[in-house]
Amino acid sequence: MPELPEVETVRRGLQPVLEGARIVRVEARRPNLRFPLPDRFAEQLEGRRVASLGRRAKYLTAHLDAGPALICHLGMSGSFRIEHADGAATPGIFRHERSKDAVHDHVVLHVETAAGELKRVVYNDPRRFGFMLFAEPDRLSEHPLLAGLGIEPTGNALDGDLIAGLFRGRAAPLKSALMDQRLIAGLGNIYVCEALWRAGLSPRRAAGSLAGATGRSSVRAGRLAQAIRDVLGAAIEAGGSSLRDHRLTDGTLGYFQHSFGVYDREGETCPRQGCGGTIKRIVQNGRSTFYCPACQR
DNA sequence: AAGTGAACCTGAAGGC
DNA sequence: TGCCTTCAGGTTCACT
Repeated sequence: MPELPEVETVRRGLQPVLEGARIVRVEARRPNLRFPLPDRFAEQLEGRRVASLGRRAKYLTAHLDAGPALICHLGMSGSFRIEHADGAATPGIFRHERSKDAVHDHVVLHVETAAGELKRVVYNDPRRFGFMLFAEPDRLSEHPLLAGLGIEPTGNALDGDLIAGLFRGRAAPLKSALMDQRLIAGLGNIYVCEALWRAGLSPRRAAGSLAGATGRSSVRAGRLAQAIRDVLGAAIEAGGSSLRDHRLTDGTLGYFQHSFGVYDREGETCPRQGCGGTIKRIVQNGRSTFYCPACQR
């Protein structure tokens, strides 16, 4: 499921329920996701209050009032949903009512919200590529999983100069460089394809070709920076992209998939005004790339 | 260093 | 209906 916009969408859904809430009870319904759950996972969470919920790239983070901080990743298929403790149906929920999905409800947090309501925060991850780990709360950014991450692509810091600098001298294709979490952290297969389409840049072009010959950022790098920020902003606004697993925490669907220009649109006519090209699918680094050879150069 | 391919795991979709 | 293959939003590791 989840690239940065989906994770941010999930964070925003969990925040009003979890921040200030007390974790009453924790069910770990299997001992591992991608990694084994930490020793005494439930015991270390029970009784604690959630101080704040954050996000770094595609990672969710939670600070507690005491004890370890929590780092969570949704992998390819992880999702959170919020249920009322009395079992009342939450609007928008339907697929998780099927029993085979309940099998994949791997972690359940029973919480009492700041307003005193009892709720369940349920983590579901069929493929189990996601995980939950503890980290030193005072040194969260130094955790091995977070320490090597590149810049957040949502803020003002991402501009043409920065991209030109990061990509200078790199022979790898633009697609690969944008997928490299050590350079820019949070983009994945969908939003890389979409950003490149919006910027009119070929995924096959050498990343280093964006740096201007004089050392200043090129016009292309500036276009790419703007495209990345635009597409992420619009996707967050739309609640992310729901292809198969992604849901908002109330069970409803994100709808940014309807705004895709090229992703999963092989063979369709390029939607760019006046282009008329045909969208092509190629494979780069073992992942599908969708782009328009006519307008992406 | 940079690129490729496989591995992790399950489910959905399509072909026959 | 079933069996088979392919593919999927991520990350990491082993290998050229």
